[in-house]
Amino acid sequence: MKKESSLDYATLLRDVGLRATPGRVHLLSILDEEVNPLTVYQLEKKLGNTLNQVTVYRSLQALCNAGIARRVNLEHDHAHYEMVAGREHHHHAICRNCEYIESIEVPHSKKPEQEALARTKSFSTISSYSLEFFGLCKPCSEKLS
Amino acid sequence: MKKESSLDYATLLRDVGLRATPGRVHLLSILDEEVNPLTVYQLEKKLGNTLNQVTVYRSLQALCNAGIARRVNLEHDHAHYEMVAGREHHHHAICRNCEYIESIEVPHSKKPEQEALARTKSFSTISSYSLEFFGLCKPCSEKLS
DNA sequence: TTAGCTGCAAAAAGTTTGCAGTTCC
DNA sequence: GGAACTGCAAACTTTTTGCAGCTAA
Repeated sequence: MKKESSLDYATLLRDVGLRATPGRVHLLSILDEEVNPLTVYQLEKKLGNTLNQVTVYRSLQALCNAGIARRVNLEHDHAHYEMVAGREHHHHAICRNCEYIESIEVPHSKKPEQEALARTKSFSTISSYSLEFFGLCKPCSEKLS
Repeated sequence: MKKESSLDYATLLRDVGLRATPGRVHLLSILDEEVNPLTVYQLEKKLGNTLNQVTVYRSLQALCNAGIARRVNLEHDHAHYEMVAGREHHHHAICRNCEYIESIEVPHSKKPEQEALARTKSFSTISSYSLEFFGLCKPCSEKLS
């Protein structure tokens, strides 16, 4: 998103009790500079051979546990990850044909978590939610018509 | 959900151009009688050995393409499937600890698809959306406290 | 110094594909 | 009769685990 010096990423990691290894700082900078959620495969390509695939998975898990990143469910058959730190909660429109992703903001009158909690019988907390939209992007809908 | 005679399932299948094999009718009856989304594993258990696992996958795909069932994304590492035919569009609350699922309805002022479409730059249609909530069910939040 | 991180190899879990035989219509 | 469906075996993709060595703090 916005450019920060790599020092900030190191601090961000240490603040949540993680070690600021070069690989993780690199990973974090890639996530931060990207608007849209990325797959592990895309991350690996961008990382070059800074970080082994297994380590990417483990680092992402650590980042998600720490609340710095999150796993997004876009109904493809692989997870996407995006930065949380310093961003508004937002949603995505996903093209069913080409998997193109656009981040969007949809205003809500009230906190949807609270509304949902009020409507459940058996839950004591709702801590997060996902709202994702599926359709066709303009190029694909022209192609398919 | 509501009990229907197995003849209805056969008709439902034929109406969308699918063959009404005993296995598919059975699968459809299980999906229809279940309120919550089911995994392939759960479906297999309920099917006994009526239908091979591979066939379950293929049948579910056929049902989803036909708009009779849908794949639900509950951020577990396996897909869930639920009936669409004859039901209201609804959402789910999922326990992060035990994977317990509760179906809920959350009222929307406007059609969320339209609202989302109005906020995208590059989409020409939004045909569906998913809204799922994550938290802790009452038993788990007692256990963990 | 040492808990945390990393890479390698291997495995697990979920899902898909090819093919030959069977069944619905 | 013929396209659609099924089962089996095998493959494929994504993600996880075990273990030994490395490194940040």
